[in-house]
Amino acid sequence: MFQIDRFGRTPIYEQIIDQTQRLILTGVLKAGDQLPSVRTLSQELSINPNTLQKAYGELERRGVCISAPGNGRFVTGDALRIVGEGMEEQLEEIKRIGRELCAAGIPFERALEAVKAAYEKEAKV
Amino acid sequence: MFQIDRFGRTPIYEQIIDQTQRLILTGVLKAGDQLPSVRTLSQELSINPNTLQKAYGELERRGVCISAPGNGRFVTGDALRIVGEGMEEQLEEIKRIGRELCAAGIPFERALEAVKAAYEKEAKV
DNA sequence: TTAGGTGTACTATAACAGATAGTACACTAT
DNA sequence: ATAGTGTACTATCTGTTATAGTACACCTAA
Repeated sequence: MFQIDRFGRTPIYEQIIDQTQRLILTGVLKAGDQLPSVRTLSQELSINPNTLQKAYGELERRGVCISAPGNGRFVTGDALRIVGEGMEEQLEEIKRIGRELCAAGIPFERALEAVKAAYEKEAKV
Repeated sequence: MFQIDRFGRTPIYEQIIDQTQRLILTGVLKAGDQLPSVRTLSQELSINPNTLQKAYGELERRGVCISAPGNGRFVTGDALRIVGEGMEEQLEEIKRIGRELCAAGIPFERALEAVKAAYEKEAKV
């Protein structure tokens, strides 16, 4: 369910956050679903429980999940909306890169193809 | 000429690299131009000469500039081509974000508009 | 009630990257 | 010679990331 890259520059806890949000976006995790517990997932991924706690804590701060002490941690009803809203930032990131590509003399068509290809590829999956 | 953000997560030396390449892309820095010296620029930006050395060293490794000890540091003739080639990676980044946007249910048109807006804005500048 | 699972909190430590400080040396142009 | 350039090196500080270990509170089910 989760895949950790220990060599890249992205911290483990951020990878957990990203992947959890991705699972929510793709509908694998739905509102009310229980997230894997700190202990079991930390064993499964061979990472420290504290690292996982940090990731879950941030997700909770964003309102993506809610903890029920002694019971478990669950995806909230707002999760999908909240994660979706975060995509606005991604659109800004695309704009930033777009300006660089333009400055680099990359034709608009090539940038357009990249976005188009991404959508076609994702839609198939 | 250079602008440093000390609070963001991007290391200073990376900001220097990015901005130098950007200046080359936009034609502000041309082949043969001298880059600001380690000492003067480090004073101007209030950063450590070593940090600057690190940035310049990487640019040199990429072939963007070449040092003439005792003389200065100059933009190479290949600089524009080399920096331009690096843009391929940016296209991959756009694809990656595009897939996420698609997964998030952001309509293709919105992603398209973002790229279009970037090109129009950049072209005016 | 007890056992076992859950989340939470805390301290301590290690490792690493980024940045700074300071010094010293070699080279080139004037 | 002088002043500016690049280069090399050690040492130190800081913040982030990750780990280790411990302890406690809570809930559920047997």
